[in-house]
Amino acid sequence: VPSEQARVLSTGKKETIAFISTRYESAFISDVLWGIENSSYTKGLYDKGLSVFSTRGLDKEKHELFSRIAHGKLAEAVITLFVAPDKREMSAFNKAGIPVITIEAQAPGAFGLKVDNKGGAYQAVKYLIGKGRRKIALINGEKGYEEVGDTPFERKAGYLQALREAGIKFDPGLEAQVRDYTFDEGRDYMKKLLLSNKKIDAVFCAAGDMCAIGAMEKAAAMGKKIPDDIAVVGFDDMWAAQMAKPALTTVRQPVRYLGEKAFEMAARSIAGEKGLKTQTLITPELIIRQST
Amino acid sequence: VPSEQARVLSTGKKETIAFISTRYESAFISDVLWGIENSSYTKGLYDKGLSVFSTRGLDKEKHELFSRIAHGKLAEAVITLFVAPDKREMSAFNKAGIPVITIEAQAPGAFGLKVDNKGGAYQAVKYLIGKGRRKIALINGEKGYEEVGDTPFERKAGYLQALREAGIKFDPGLEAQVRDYTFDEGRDYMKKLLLSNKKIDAVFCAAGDMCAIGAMEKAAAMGKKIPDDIAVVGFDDMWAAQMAKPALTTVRQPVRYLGEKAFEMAARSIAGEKGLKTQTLITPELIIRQST
DNA sequence: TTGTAGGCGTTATCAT
DNA sequence: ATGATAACGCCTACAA
Repeated sequence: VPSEQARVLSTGKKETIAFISTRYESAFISDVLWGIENSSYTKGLYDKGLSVFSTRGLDKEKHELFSRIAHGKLAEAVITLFVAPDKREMSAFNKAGIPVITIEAQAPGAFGLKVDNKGGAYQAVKYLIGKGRRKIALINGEKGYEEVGDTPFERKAGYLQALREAGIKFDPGLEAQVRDYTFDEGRDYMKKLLLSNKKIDAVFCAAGDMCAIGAMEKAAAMGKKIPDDIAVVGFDDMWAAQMAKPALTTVRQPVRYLGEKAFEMAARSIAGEKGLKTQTLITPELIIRQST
Repeated sequence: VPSEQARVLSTGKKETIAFISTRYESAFISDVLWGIENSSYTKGLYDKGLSVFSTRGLDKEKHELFSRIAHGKLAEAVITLFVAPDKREMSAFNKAGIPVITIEAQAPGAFGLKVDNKGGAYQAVKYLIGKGRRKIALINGEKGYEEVGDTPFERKAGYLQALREAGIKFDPGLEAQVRDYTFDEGRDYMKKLLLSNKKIDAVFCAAGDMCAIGAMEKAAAMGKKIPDDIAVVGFDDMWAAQMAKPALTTVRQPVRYLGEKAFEMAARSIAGEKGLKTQTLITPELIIRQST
């Protein structure tokens, strides 16, 4: 049984791709890992190893991990999710010749990979407008979490752009902030909305499918027909979206694809390929179902 | 930036708990990891490190990984999911003084942790019988996959025991085998069942909630009232179970709890605690909703 | 070809 | 105390 440690110490190189996230578990993380494992990893591109790390959301752990990897050449490439090396860390990676691919995070000098939230939201709202909807409520996430980043801001920008292009004035009274992206928050907000005087004919729930389904259920419970009275669009395309009654129209996040793509870029970069796109924006697809 | 590798080489010890599974991603694996991270890990018990490995389902990788860890003392404890050390590997761990906790897998000499599938199925079927159901179909998984193990067998045993205790004769014609645990397989089987002459009044879908929901939808589409004509019980308690219409009664798998418990045992064992239970069977809970 | 010394970064041991 | 040195296991380079 040869010792990995000794070999690494001796050669100064570890043949593996490191995947670093804020934790080991979450729906998003799982799907990214699925993409990594199931496509390139299992198949040809690169078959040396994959090491999975978590920073536990701690900046200190993040820094130590990055430093150890860069300094000790403990990976041939690094894929990060929700975290990105800062300037100093990035320059350490550069010095070590380790390419970095950041998913849903940015770092100058790293290959960036993210979902086009603005484009996705724009598609959704434009579609609603095309269906004749005019009073479109927006349920959005709060900013603040590291994992969330600018996502809510970007989605709102897409919403606003679609309204603007259609000449619809934005009504701030139709916007809600949601903290935990839960079913219950969706219910609560829909109730509030229906009890107010606002006459809405659609809801774009940028805060995800769970929220959207909660909103849908409450609307139905309060006598509204979906989609006739109120059309609802979600975001994510989780399993629950197709299970819902009516099945939920939603913006599908290509999460697994992010994983595949990141792994592919890592592999190509390791193989010495040059001229890889530094910023890749992946456009989500609008999945049209019965709720619109 | 001190070198982990060099320290390990020098001291011959690595302060971490190793988690080893057949892959990095799957709903089950994610939840076990959630349990590990979110309970003991984040809190007090043990806070040195967690290393996550995948065998990629390959026996060779499994063996190499186990050997490397045991030989190089690359962990203070090992938690495995769906895989277990064989006799030689186990004795290597013993020799190295590394405790092993296996989840949903067995190894003599290791601490075993698993869901009481038989008990869960028994509860479900007994409940159906208590509700006056007599012709209870069973949709079960196929044996064969490593990750599945004896699960289908155990669940069927619970089903049979409940029938036996109630004096109901087992009708092999009411049993179906399902391969991929999908929604569609559930639909298909329900259709077949309803088109046959079998007059069933309940279905216990030991093959999971997705299947159960598929079966439910098809039954409804073919004019059956749920739960009046046919009661349906699933297994797992995924998110979809409470979203379904009607909400699905199901046997909740305490998956996250498995992770917590395994981590706790690892930590205790590292701390030198003796007399830990070698076999722990965790009884799942029957969650009663509208489908029964 | 086969064999052997030196070095990788850290800890531990043994002198000073 | 403080500082030099062997040893950890493997790889590489150079010598036989």
